Amino acid sequence: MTPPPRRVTQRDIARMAGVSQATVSLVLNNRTDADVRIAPETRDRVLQVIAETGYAADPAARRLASGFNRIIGVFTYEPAFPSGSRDFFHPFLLGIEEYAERVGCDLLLFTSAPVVDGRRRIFHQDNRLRLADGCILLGREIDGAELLRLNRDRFPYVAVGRRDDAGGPVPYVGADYASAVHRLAERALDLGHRRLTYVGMGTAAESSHDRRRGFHAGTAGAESARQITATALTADATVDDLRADGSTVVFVEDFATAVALESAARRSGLTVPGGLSVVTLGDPTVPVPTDITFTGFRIPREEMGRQAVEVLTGVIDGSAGGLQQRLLPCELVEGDTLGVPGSAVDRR
Amino acid sequence: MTPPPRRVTQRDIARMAGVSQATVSLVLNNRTDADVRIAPETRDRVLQVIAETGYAADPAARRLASGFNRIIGVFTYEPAFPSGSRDFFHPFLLGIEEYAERVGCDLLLFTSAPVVDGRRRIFHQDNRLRLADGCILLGREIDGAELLRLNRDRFPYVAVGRRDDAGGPVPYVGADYASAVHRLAERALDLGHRRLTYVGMGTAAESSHDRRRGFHAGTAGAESARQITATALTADATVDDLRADGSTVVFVEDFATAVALESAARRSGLTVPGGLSVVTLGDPTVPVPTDITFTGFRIPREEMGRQAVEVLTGVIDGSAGGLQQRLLPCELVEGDTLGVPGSAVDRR
DNA sequence: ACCGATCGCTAATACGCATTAGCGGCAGCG
DNA sequence: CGCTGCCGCTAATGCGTATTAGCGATCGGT
Repeated sequence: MTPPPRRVTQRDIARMAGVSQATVSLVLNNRTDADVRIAPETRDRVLQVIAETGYAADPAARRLASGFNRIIGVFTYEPAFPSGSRDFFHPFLLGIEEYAERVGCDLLLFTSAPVVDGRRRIFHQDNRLRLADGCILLGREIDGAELLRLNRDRFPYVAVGRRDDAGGPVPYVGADYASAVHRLAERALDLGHRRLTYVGMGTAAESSHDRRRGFHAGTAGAESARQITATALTADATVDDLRADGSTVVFVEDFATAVALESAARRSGLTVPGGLSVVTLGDPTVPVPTDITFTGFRIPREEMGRQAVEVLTGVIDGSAGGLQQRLLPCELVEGDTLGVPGSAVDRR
Repeated sequence: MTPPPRRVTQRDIARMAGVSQATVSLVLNNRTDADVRIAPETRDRVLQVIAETGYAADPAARRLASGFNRIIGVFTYEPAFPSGSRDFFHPFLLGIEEYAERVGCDLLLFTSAPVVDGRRRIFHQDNRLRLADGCILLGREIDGAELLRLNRDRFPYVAVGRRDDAGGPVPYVGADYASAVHRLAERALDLGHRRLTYVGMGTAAESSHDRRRGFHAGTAGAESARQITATALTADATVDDLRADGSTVVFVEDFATAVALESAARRSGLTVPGGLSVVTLGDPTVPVPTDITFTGFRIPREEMGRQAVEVLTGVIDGSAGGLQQRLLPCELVEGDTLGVPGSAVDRR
């Protein structure tokens, strides 16, 4: 751990240009305030030396002195590039990077965050959070206690995905699941469905809650609209359960579960969508092999990433005002798995 | 741009624990040298206060004072998460993240690097390079001048992919393309091929050069082994050219080009591999729809990322010694596109 | 009882930059 | 000629931490 060799500093530049270190700093920051004037020839001389030496300010010192350094932290509650969550995080990062590049920010990925009780923690002994001007939070579930702390510390941040209040409103850029599911439910009713079942994953995440809320709101005119949990049963057992209930359509939270249900339904003699309609409530987050285009909606992940950075920069420089919470619309996907009920072919 | 609110500092901790700031620092860094002793009860008292306040050292100040901060810079010569290069960078990042997490490092992505003359530049007015202890360079082609500068500045770095010297040896973790192509060429000769053609992309990148070198070395016993450039001709024209030359096998640098050639060959009445064998020299970097398993090799991208971080940590703490250059073997893929020549079916 | 050696801690300084009060010089004005 | 005001710049200070020299106290030895 030998310290790195000494680099060129502003003092060096100052000496070479025959000015003071302060002048170098002023020139570098292009300060042209009324009370800080630098003669054009002096400025040019300093810039000349800077160009010759290829000097660039030490970002750590700059940050320490000024409090800012144009770095945006990115915290992922799971590793950012795992094969498993690959298709989940990637679009977000795509948008985040794009906007960060546009506004000239670097990205600091907090990969060092240790895992405690099965999830990553922002706050730990050696967190480098404060190296960033603010940070973006990614993850299906985010610990409320950590949000609380971020709020308390007044650390600028934006969550990707809607979050409940945590000692104050949580800035976020989310997807409007409630509205999307609502519209899908109405469409099912329009097609003649009267008994609907929502198959959830049994998680407490806001994203899950919003979908259920949308389902509930959209099925007000139904004969029956119940909610069950996928993990409790196998796909085949779930299909049996649906038959027993008389449901003609399922709204499935998890894409892979929808795929499994669809094939289980057909296996049991039900056509899709005639015998059973299957609506998915989100893009696949893990690769699932299927040729079917499911009816559902598309989550604007990339755009969420972009806007998260946009909102964050607003939060950082205090210009955000009240609009620190955004819900982006989801585009509905006209798939092949939602249709008129009653054309079931039951071969049992 | 109002400065962020004052945070808890070591001075605050010191006051609360009734010790000096220096003591807090010593406790925090767990210093147990012979010439620095802290009474256990004092240490506990300080740790107690630290735990209560949830204090974490300011990384900028820490970096300024010590010269290190466990941050690894990642520089990509193209945006890191674009759809186009998606499958190219992702595996590297996967490995990089994994190893960084293991050694407790954060990753700093230099997304702010501006584009000059069509490529990103590491060194620019406002680069945050020195915020990291070292950095990893990703990209098909890396500017030699920037490598030179890194060497001159003695900034720790590791390139992913072999690089030619640039004012001294360049630390890298690359894939052994030369050996892989060499072996494939020998295999072609073994199968009876006598006239071979290498279809390159006409780039000056080391990776490209290594493949050609392997091709050259592996085809010493051939009747003809020539090299042409793909971009000069359409796939159909290239196939005509191959026929005219009497080539029975093509070694194709770019995966997408290989896909195009294969279908062009079949379109022109050649069977694959009987009429024309097609060997690919790298994994697809952009999604190309094909059902064929091409004969070629696999680039250990993920492992390259991992080992790049490993080598970098060695370079940073000076323990790397001479082993700062690694070439990882590529696993050959037994596909369906390399076979015995002469069984061509020419329907022309 | 005196001296040297440890022990436990602190004061002081450096790290490189941003910021501000203010200094010397010069011009303009009366 | 003296005063005011502006111009161009610098000295000084702070940001929060790591590091080191060294101080007072205690202890062991003779």
